[in-house]
Amino acid sequence: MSKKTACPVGAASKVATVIKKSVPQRTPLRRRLPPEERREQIIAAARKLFAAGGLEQVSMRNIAREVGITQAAIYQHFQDKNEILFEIAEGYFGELIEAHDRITVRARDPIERMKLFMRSYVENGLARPDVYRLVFMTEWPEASKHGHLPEPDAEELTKGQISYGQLLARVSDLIDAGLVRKQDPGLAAEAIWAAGHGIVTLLITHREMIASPDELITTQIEMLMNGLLPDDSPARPGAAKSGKARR
Amino acid sequence: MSKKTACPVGAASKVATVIKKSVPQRTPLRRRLPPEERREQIIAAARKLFAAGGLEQVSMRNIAREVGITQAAIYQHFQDKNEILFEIAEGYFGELIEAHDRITVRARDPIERMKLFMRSYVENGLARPDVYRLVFMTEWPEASKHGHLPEPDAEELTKGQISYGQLLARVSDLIDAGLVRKQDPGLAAEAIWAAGHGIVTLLITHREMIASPDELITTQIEMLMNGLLPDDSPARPGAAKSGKARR
DNA sequence: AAGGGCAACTGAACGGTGTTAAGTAAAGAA
DNA sequence: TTCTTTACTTAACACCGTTCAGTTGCCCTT
Repeated sequence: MSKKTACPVGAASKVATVIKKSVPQRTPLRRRLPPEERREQIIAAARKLFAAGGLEQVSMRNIAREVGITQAAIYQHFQDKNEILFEIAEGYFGELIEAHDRITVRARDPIERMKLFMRSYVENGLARPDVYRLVFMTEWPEASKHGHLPEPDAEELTKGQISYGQLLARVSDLIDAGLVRKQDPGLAAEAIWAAGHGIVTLLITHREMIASPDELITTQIEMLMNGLLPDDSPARPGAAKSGKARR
Repeated sequence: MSKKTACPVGAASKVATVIKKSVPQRTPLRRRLPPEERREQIIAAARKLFAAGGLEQVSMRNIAREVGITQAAIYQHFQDKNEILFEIAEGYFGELIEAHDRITVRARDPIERMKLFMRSYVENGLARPDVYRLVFMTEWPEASKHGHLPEPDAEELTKGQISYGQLLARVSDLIDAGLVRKQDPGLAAEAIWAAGHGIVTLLITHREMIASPDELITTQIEMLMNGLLPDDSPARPGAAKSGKARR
């Protein structure tokens, strides 16, 4: 008689079914939450596990244990694990967006902005290699790519799309100022992204090969901006002396 | 004691598949192979599975089934799965090395060589995204990074190291010809690799975002080489006219 | 207040993964 | 022939993501 009516609230015991109606229970053994709240709990748990031990710690069982429910219950709120990981990715894009906004406030010169932006992108990635790996280096099923929204009319943009839009805007600024030899913003943005992305992935996967990461970042950005500039741009030191004016 | 399986095989029992005809022995239920041969079988099976269905098809059980043994038997020849995957990676590096050698024969001009080399690197990666992913985008345990050789004296280079040495040599050529603004070969090589690596990973993970991959590759290589060149290099169209002497 | 319906949740299972321990048997050495 | 070595099998462990039948907490209606 010691344990029947003892009301072990958070116990989550397996044999709880035994006590059915014979005892007028007050606190329910099973706690129900509104879907939205539970959803947030699950995402929070996933984020916590991810931060603590990387992707491999984020399992349905670990998440469930953290939240205090069964693994199967998660599927009431998410279609699959990828939908949870997508939320983590969106969080990272959110940070990228904020970092970009801080930079556009701090600098006004297009070239300076781009340099700061790239440096910020790289440093953000290196500061959180696990997340970067998840977001940019992992194979995402086609379905998870645009979030869990079912409708195809694409009214809402994912944060990933917003973030890319910011890069595009910065590149357009450069083009408008005549500072890029290529006129296609999309193409130039892709090339710039590829360069930054290359540094981050390289440093994440082969850090031991890189003698001085900081120097590499600086060199790469310098090289990239130098490669973008038209040969006769006034911004280029070598061409400035020859004093050739185009246009 | 009453076993009839004496199997008095004489010498040269390399291939155990066909038993001696003179002996009316039934085929042994268990076939033993010399370790080296079995090792090759396992690697071959892993490669076959990888080529057919990507990394996810390469499981210890699938490999074992392919070879005709039990999964546990594999551990007689490999410490763990990573050691098998390492062999696949080495195979890819072997292809890179061969591609590089073909290029150095075809072109003699350092800049041309580097352009061809980068294009080859990118195209190789894009042609086999699964392998590239495995080799350059997957987290390798520290132990598997340098192969399964136990000795630390590093007498033998991995093919990965040889391949990187080739890149370093090409960069040194460029520097010796005064075609790179940075004088540190290691740093320049890293930056160049990062650029190429960036394109490949970007196209592998976000192909749907890239309008024209070919154009991106060309643009990136062009931009990169342009960024490498010193401002006053004769190879640069804009600076050639100003006719400034280098150094 | 009583009861019904909905759905959040549980328990158990399925089929997969890498890896390990203990026992068996095949090949070579004595 | 007998012994030793070791390639190999069998069985299991501890995970994984996912599914499904059943349970039950809670809101809505009566």
